[in-house]
Amino acid sequence: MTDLLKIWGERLRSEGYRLTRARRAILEALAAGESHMTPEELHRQARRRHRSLGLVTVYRTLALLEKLNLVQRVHQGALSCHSFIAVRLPTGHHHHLVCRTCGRVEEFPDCALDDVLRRLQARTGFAIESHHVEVVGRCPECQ
Amino acid sequence: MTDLLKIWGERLRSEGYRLTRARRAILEALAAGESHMTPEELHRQARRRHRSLGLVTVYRTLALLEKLNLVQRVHQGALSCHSFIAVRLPTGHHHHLVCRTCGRVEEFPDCALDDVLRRLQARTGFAIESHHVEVVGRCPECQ
DNA sequence: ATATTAATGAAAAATTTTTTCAATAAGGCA
DNA sequence: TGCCTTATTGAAAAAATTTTTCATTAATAT
Ligand SMILES: [Mn+2]
Ligand SMILES: [Mn+2]
Ligand SMILES: [Zn+2]
Ligand SMILES: [Zn+2]
Repeated sequence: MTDLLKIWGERLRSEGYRLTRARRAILEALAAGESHMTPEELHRQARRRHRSLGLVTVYRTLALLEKLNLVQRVHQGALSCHSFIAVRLPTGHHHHLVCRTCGRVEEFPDCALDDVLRRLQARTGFAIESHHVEVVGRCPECQ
Repeated sequence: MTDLLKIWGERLRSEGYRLTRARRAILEALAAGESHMTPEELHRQARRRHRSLGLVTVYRTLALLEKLNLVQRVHQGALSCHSFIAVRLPTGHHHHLVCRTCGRVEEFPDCALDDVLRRLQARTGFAIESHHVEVVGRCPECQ
């Protein structure tokens, strides 16, 4: 977990971004979080490290981390549906299986779909550029 | 398609809701739509049938249809991430491969994903209830 | 037709996210 | 270390989205 922080910090630096107190606080909250957090929740957590942190900086930092593929956005429910979770899988790109009841998230790697997409590309002649996958269900505890 | 409308109308009536002009316009737009639409898009389409339709009624009707499981919410992207699509059960479920350039749509059957989802369900213990998949690329002509 | 009352649309309010901008502080360098 | 440059910050304002309120309308049962 401390690993994660170190890796993230180095990545930011290597991309030319500054490692500020605000960003450190947000990264630490994200790395410590067990599950996905809304910007609001993340702000609350990160403020324990950095009292004057503004919510707007949380939004900005999340946009940056999302661009760098260090966090991934999780959609859930109707209201306040955006939340964010640290990317821990080595493969980078992955998808989420979300529990409709408790919000628990299970990650699954993109490679599970590679084969389907490859066949689709071969059959149709399309050059596939991107895909969006959304899977919803109920976790073992909530069934 | 007309089937879908009839079924939806009967369902609303049987649940004690009134079948109003506004709701009919929205249902028709949803049934005619090939893919998911944001409330805004749906409003634009439905107004071709019912000029004075208010956006607020689109929101209210979507909430109702979602509650009755007649439409499904799809989350995508960062901004304006909510959109809605008719639930077409039990048959006719398929997905779309869309050409980014010319808009051409190629359909692919759901069964291509069945295997992936079955394995995911077995591995995680989740009871998978729904999924949405969208693939974007460039068609042979546009490459 | 009439009565009942669910549903509607406009406006206001609430919520969430982005933009603007002056002040601050991170990182490079002397 | 102390200065310089400028990326980053936080507050406030603005924008975008969604919900609530409420008087009016219209769908349905009688
Ligand atoms: Mn993927
Ligand atoms: Mn499907
Ligand atoms: Zn659950
Ligand atoms: Zn094309």
